[in-house]
Amino acid sequence: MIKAITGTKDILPSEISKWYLLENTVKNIFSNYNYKEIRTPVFEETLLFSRSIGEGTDIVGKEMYTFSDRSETSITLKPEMTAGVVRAFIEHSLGKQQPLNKLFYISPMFRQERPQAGRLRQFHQFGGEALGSSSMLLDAELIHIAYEILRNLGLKDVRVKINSLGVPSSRENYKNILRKYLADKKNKLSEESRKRLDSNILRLFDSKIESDQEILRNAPLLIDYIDDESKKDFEQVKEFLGKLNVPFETDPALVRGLDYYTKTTFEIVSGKVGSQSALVGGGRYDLLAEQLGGDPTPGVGFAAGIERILLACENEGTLNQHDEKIDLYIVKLDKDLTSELLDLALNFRRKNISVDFDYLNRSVKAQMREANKLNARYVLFLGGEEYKSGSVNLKNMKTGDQKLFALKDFSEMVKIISQ
RNA sequence: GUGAGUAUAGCUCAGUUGGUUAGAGCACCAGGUUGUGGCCCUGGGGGUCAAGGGUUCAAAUCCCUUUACUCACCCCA
Repeated sequence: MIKAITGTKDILPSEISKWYLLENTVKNIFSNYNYKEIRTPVFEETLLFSRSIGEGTDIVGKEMYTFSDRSETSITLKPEMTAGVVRAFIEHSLGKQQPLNKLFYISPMFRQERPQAGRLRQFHQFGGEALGSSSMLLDAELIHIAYEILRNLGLKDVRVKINSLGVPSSRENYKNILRKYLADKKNKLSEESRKRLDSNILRLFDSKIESDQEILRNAPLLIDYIDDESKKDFEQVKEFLGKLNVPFETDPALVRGLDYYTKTTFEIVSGKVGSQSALVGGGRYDLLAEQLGGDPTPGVGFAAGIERILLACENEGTLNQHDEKIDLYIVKLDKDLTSELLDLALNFRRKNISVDFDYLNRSVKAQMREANKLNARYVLFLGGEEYKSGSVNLKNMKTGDQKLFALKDFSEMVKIISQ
């Protein structure tokens, strides 16, 4: 049997209503803030990602789906959206048409990791990006939007964490200070952490090992060493978040993995989804556009994992399936009324009434069971005695009441069913 | 890439220290007097017990290999 590729999932009809609900919430809230949807291709030139996300990151180093097409161009399935959005922004000179572009997206992403709870190889994200302003209003606004969406989906067990990474020069400076602090404690660190000393020293703070945490307890913190402007901006983000009534906590250990982040970084975590607890991650990337060959353009954005959010919703018991309903089920009492059935169904459907009927030549009882299973609001019986005199019975499935209608009073039936 | 666990019907799971034709609930299908659902009742279909090998008179059950899935590490949404 051919099965779906490891780490990919079919979204079946039985669960699609939750996706619709989430997507509609996302679209509604973003449009309330005047963000416009952008769609970019699922694949891009590999160079785009290695340049923006960073050669040293795990995403670029070992998680990308990369292949050559027939013209020997190296292609990569997008592992995240920001790079593609900024590429499109530059390519179409969006910044020259208006100074600020507020964009959002909903899209599949691809990363070749070992699947586990809340982690897939093809997964889906929605997110927002604001390009063209260094105002912290936007940092706060995007955090607010993400928070609003999660709250609107009924999530309660979520925490907003924020931090600032400063600008690259102050960050490099801090890294040296941290290295000095750790110099004589190196051999006490775990093996994993020692590796990170060279690869990504900031990540040390993520260590789940107690002895590492002990060593880091008195370590200098990045937030104390970032440049003055970044500090001031960070204070502003906090102030705006307060004004917007978003509860948050500052987390000096919050380091985001992608190279392009500057200043604000943030995460929204859930206590209900297992080990992969980050529902939302984002931050500011003031240098990215320039790095990708565009005019210098400040930007800020976030990405949210849809599967993780749906998992959180499930575990918090929110987003309960509302019953799928159909307006009308037509039961055929005689076998040979197919053409009349088709006419009738078409006329109702053109009045925006959803109609289904039996395709399997089943008994009236079986048709009724089907109507009930489909949650049909009304059943119309086509055929039999009353049909000879040009009328049909219309049954209200909730009350069980049944009423005879002349077929020429079609609009009467429409009126009743449409209520 | 590393580690642990799991694999029996479409789904959720029973299956005793190895012992006849492998079970239940749900789902599905058909009936329960002419042309009417839900509840209930009766019946039915559906399994290479993940695959391959081994031990044994006898394997879903014990052993080995492989595969898949799950969770965790790493990292991230």
